[in-house]
This record gives sequence, structure tokens and C-alpha cells, in this order.
Amino acid sequence: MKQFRKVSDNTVNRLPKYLRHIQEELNNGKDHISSAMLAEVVGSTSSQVRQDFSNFGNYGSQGYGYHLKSLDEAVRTIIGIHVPHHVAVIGTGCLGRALVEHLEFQKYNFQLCAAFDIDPSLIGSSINGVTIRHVSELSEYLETNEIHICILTVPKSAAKVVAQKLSGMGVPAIWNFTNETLNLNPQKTVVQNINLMDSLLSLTYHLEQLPNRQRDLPLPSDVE
Amino acid sequence: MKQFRKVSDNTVNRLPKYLRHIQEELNNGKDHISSAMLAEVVGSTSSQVRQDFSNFGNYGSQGYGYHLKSLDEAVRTIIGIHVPHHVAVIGTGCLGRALVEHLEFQKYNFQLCAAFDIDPSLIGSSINGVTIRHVSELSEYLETNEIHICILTVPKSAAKVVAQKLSGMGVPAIWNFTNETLNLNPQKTVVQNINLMDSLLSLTYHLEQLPNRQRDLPLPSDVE
DNA sequence: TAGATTGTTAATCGATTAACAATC
DNA sequence: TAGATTGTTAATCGATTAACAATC
Repeated sequence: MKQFRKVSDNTVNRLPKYLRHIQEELNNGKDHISSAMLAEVVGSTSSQVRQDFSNFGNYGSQGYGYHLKSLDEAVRTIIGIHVPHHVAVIGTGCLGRALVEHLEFQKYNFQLCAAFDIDPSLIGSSINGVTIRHVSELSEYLETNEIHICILTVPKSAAKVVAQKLSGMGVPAIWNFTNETLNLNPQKTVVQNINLMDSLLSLTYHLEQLPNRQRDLPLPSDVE
Repeated sequence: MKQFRKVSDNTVNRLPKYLRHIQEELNNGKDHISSAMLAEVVGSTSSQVRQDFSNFGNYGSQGYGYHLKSLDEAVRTIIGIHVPHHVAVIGTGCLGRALVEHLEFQKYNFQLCAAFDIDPSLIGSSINGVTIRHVSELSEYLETNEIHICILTVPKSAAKVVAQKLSGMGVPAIWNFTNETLNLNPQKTVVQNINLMDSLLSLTYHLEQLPNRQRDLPLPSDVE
């Protein structure tokens, strides 16, 4: 895996999409794929697919394309999931629970190791086979167990304090569903902010741009 | 609102972030803001903020900045939420329920109008004050009620069929949480695909790039 | 008035696409 | 061998940033 200079975020964001398609094609019993076919998955060009991969190494063969099994392995290694990652969910409300139950963790080598909440009525019950602990045990747990990624689904008001603690305890990644901005040292902890309302709002923008919805653009007759 | 040519997706994706900060500052009792301050919110430059807004009109004043109250109104109008939008959730499992309960719909002028599921044990119970109907009533409902946005949280296997029906019935926007690719006519129905695993994977990539995690880059000594 | 800050034009930067020799 | 398709260099395109006159 070469990787000379910083790979662009756009490229990184396409990797999981390639991976999913590679896995689908493997399941379909295919054994190789061309950059042109992969391009369709991300709505782009074969050039771009080849550029993306060439950031990391040479995985294809001329006249043949990419061997799916090797490419799958390569992309998993590039993303980093050739190695298992330990996940903890902080906040087991509706959303935390939905995420943990909805996502195919094991498929991508993630292991849910722990769950924390503050609500006494939840402590002791379990979520995806993991017993929910009280947040007061968080520091102690992190001292003795390595957690790579925390899913942060606590109320906004608690977000900053919890995130600070996680980073302080050496958790290197936070998947942040609270709408709070976490100001952590990016050399220590990477944060991915998910704001679903932002996404719904941009969908709404596009919806209002549909040809049959063009309203309130002042018509020439309005100007007179 | 002018808008001469197509506004870039990057710009559109920044609008909700501006809006949230504008609302925060309004709540803090401020009455105006500069492009430089707004730039911090999206981690960019004042130039870009001004470029973004200038796609739509002139909302600022030299030497003063942007009047928050007017800007709030302008951005809401640009996004399109000056007008209420009717939302229906299709699939009231864990995730559908979490989304509906977690997001501040009313704050952005969204109204949850209907909910559908296929599980008989859920029909008749309610979610955020809305009674869950059986999907068999979907067509009939859409004939008599205008729905602008459907949240699609059905199992992957059901996604294509349901989406086809929604588009056929004239639903102009689908917020798609199934990991199925929906091939709909984009002139008729806009789709926003949310793949949370993609996001978790890109977080993992970044996590593995952290300085203290740089592994398996062959060291010079490995080469000898 | 002087200082601040906009809106816009021009310059820069980076990402995408095209082209093509290399080669399976 | 001929056809297909890579990896890479160069060209293009678009988005971001800089600069500055206009003006509140």
C-alpha cells in the first residue's frame, strides 16, 4: 500500500461504495470487474476509479480488470477493517439502539463491546447481546478495555463532557450523532459528525428544485 | 431570490449549517453576523460564505454584515422550509421510530402526517402522535393526501417496490435509509441515500491514519 | 469621517476527465 | 495475435480563495 500524499476525502468516501459493490459481485459469483463497471456504482468515470485505487497501489491487470477477491482484500485493508475494531455505544436511547441493531457490524469486522447509559432503568438490560452499564463506569471500563470507536448518541447537553472524557481516555474515534460541535484534538481523536437534519434539509432543497415545483421565481410579468 | 445557474451541491450542503448557526445566534440575542463568523461554522473562509449567499441574492450590508433575522428568513426560503412539508415514514421499526422521535421536525416546518408498516402487531399503535397504518393502505392514502417526503426505513428487500410505488403516486422526495439503490426518474422524485455504514467506514479509515496508529507502512529496515 | 465588511471579479488550487502507451 | 483494460500523464473543469472597489 503506497500512498504518497494525502488522499482526498472524496476518494475516501467512495471506498465504502466500491467495497459494497465488490462484495455484491463476489456474492454473484463473479471473479473480476472493470473500472468502468465500478464507475457506475459511484456515478462517475472509469478514470476516476483508476485514479482512486492508484492512490494506494496497483490492484488491476491490463486487459482483465480487477480480480474481485484481491480487490476486496485490498480495499478492506485500505479502509483498515482487515483488523477488528472495538465499538462502544454511549447512550442507548432509541437512536443508539437502532444504529447498533440496524448496522451489519460483524460484516465489516466491528465488534460491539460495551454500551453505556445514565438511565438506571436500562442498566443491566442488554442491547445486541451486550449488557448496558452505567456511565459512571465508563472511565474504569476504558482503562482496562481498548475501544476504538464510540458511537455518541447521548443528549446534546451531555455531548461535550462525554466526548472530552473519551478523548482523554484515548478513544481515537467518535461517531457523533449529537448535534453538538466537539472541539477535540484531531491528532488524538477523529470525529465524524452526523447531522441527519442537515441531510433532510438538503433533500428538501432539491425537492423544491424539481421542474414541476418551480414557484416564486418572479415572473417577467411581476416586474412591470 | 435570483439564482442564475445551478448551485453546487457543496454550497447546498452548507446552507443547513449556516441556518443552524444563525438560529443559535438569534437565540443568543445577537442581531447581526459577519461572513467571517459564519465561515468558522463550516470551517472555511469569509469569501466562500459570501459566494454561497451571492448565488441567491444580496442579503448583507457593507460594514455591518448580515442581519440575522432577515438572513434566517432568507435561508429558510432558499432551502424551501418557509413552507410546511408533509412527511410520511414507511417502516416503523427501530430506525424509523428513532428518526421520527429524534429529529426536531416542527422546528424546520416538517409535519409527520402518516406512518406505515407491514407488521400487524404495530398497526393501530402510534408513533409521535400518528397512528400506524398498514402498507396496503399506502396508495389510497397518497391519493387523498399530499405527502412531500417519505422516510424509507423498510427492509432492503422491500425498498425497490415501495419506492417505485411512491414515485408513481407522485411523492417528490425519498429519504432512503435502505441500502438499496433506487432507480427512479430524478425529474419526478429526488432521492437522498443515507448509508450509515459508509460513514462508519470512512471514520475508520481516518482513525487508522492517526499518527500514533501508522502501522504496516513498510519501514526502510523491512526492505533490506 | 474612518473602519468594517459586503458583493464580485480574477487568481489559484484541486479534483475530475481524457488520452494513450503498456501489457495482460 | 487482437481486443480489452490498466496506470499514469496531461488537459479540463469547477470550486475555493484572494483582492478590492463600493458603501454602510
